[in-house]
Amino acid sequence: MAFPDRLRELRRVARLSQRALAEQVGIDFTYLSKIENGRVEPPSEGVLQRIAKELADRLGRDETELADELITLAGKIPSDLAATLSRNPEVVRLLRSVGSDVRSAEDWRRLLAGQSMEEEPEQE
Amino acid sequence: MAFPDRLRELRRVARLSQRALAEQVGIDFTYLSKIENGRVEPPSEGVLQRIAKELADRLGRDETELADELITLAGKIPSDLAATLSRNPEVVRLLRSVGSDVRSAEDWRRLLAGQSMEEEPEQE
DNA sequence: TCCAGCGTTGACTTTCAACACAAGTTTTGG
DNA sequence: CCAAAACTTGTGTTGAAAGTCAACGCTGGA
Repeated sequence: MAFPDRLRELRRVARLSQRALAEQVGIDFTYLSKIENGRVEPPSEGVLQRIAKELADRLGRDETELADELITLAGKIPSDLAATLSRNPEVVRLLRSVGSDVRSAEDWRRLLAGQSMEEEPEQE
Repeated sequence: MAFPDRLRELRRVARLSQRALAEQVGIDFTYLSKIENGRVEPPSEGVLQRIAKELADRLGRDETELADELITLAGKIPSDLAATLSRNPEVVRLLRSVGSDVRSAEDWRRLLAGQSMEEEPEQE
């Protein structure tokens, strides 16, 4: 499910009008309308966080988890995770080495079992 | 080591002047100067890729690896990896669950062994 | 009937990242 | 010493992202 539709769905389940949600979040309700119609790019992470907060509140869901769902659906990466990755280049290398699709935790386990990654091959 | 200093170091080892590198990369040399002095944000990923290409060439290093080094040092995430992460939310969850620092492949193995992550806890 | 709340749209403004240009200063080799 | 190469810095430009504003259309009561 695409981001705009998912957002609309969540808002409706939370029984909020665009106006109401937008006001809580601190954005213009027409902007929210465009977001839900995919007429503009998904909003900034900050806005997504505030949306998640409001919705999680009404839905009784975990805020962080909901924020992650929205952010990843929006094709972005939570900034704290980005920071983690920047501080851990070996994770980046690992991700790259597997390339396209890692599906389950299973895949990861097998993957890690397979390679050693003891020392990095410094070029001679 | 911070990004600007690392870039300068690499360029010098490659025996290139700012002008020479900038020209190959297709940017103004004064811009490169500011980058190396940290007076502006690190450049776009595209520019970083081209810088990596040129430097890797002269240094006999792997281009992709060098690009990754520069990009992560720049506090960014390689766009193809970002895409992978967006397509694999469970990896995002996994990363978050470990929070701050994952160091070695060891950590990962223990981590994965520890949790099952079979089903996601849908709220009741 | 009509109006009040909800949603949509197009045009406009603001903000910002990413760079270029012009002019000056420092460094370096002969 | 001195000229040219190398570097630095202040200011400008530009395109796109982020968001607002004014205006309009729909729908369901009372």
